Amino acid sequence: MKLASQAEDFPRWYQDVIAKAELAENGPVRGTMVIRPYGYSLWEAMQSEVDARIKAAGAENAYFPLFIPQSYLEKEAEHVEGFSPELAVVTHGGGKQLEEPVIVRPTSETVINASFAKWVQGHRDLPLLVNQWANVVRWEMRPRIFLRTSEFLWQEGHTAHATQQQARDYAVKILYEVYQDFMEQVLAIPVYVGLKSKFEAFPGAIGSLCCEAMMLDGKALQMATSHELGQNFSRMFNITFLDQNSQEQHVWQTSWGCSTRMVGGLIMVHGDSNGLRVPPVLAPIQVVILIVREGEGVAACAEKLRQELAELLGGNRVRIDDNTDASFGRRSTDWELKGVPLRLELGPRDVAEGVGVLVRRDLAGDKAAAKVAVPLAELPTQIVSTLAQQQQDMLSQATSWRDSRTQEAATPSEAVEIAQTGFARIPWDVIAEQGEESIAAHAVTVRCLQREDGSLPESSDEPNLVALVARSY
RNA sequence: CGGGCUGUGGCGCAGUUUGGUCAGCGCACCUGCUUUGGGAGCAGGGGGUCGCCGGUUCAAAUCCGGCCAGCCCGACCA
Repeated sequence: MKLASQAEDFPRWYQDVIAKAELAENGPVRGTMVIRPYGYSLWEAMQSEVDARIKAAGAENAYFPLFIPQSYLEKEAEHVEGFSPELAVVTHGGGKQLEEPVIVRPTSETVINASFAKWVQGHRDLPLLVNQWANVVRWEMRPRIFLRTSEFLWQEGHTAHATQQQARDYAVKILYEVYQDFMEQVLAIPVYVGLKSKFEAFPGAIGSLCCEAMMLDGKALQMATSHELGQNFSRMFNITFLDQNSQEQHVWQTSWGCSTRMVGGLIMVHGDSNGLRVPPVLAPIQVVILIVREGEGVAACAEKLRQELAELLGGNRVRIDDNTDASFGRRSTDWELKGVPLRLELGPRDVAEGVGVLVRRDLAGDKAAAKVAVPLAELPTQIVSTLAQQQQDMLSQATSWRDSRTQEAATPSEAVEIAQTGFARIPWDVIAEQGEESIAAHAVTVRCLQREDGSLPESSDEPNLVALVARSY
């Protein structure tokens, strides 16, 4: 069965890839998803890379409860207003109606800050840098698998600092050193980093920073966010400390997250007519050694290569496919659907000639360039360098695409026009607050604000800012 | 939540206009043999109260009413 055409029916193509690459399927409750083993392995690879960066930024992992007292959410006015429409509320437990309903967390600012209030006493307790990997629930009107599901997996970081500047600096550090670096170096997805308009900011934040990526259908996807919360939560939850002068102060805070939505972004940035393409740095399986058919010395040769590669590449990211009951064509297309970066075809003919046929998934559109016969002795080093090359090529290909889909606009109506196919860059003064609603009528929104040189503004009131507007998921 | 489309074995569909001769096709699955360098072939086989509930009728996948679910476009939303 063929995939739907990416050009003719993008949403259908997206769902076909998810089904045929065995990434995920719908769960029994509307908006929920079952993440299948291969899809989950992609998520685990993302987790491990993001987690390493979070730890490098100094945060530690912890775990907080799934259930939150309703009263906690109500402490921060904007926060509760922003989230109430999409809350799942537990009213019964143990066969009895609960005295106070319990919220299934849509995000954990409130429970975590209740703990922070106990943990922070003096300035020596700061900064407090905590992260958790968890599931959250937001009852979405219009779910789309991976992009917006009622339950999704993510990490959420929560921090407390002694000064506003320290909090702000940390939110920026996370944005660049964790998120942007991960998106570009691991996912090979270029992102615009910027500040959300007040209209688009997180409920309860004084400023929201974000990474925005461009999908192959010309729609934007928010890949991660990092919020500056000011003292909004510390005042409500009484998170105070004694500073060096023995004065009681409220802490300054941040929160930041990225989710399983990134799997959707990966598909929509790198997918092609043959399925998914996974960048090598992320790939749970980087190389599949496909035994074309059994024969003299083929299995032994494959196993020897696998061991050499496992050592060179680290981890266990080389797979041997010796399922010769299935045809060569079937197995080739299946691995292509899953997006494994490199396939090494090995059969009796190759072994006799002392070569292996190396096939690059990222070039699958160009069969001649994609396949090359490499002497067995050179294969391990050649594979290592090819993987590195593929990673680079995928990032530059995605960057060219994104850049070609970013155009200047002078008026809101021009921006709406350009946003039909990508990002429009327009002076923020021209949009202003009321313009934001007028473009919203055309399903186009301000994705983020940047300075002219692409750097982060201090606030949306700064002069000469540029707004990046687009249709979005 | 509004508009449109669709619900028939795991997936994709035909059949509904004109009620009965209707439970069918392709893929997938199982068994055997032959195959294997780009989605294998032949033979045999298993699996579906036709989304759910009710109604009309001698008779409903098919007609009527209600409900539910999925998808797309919006509204909403990180």
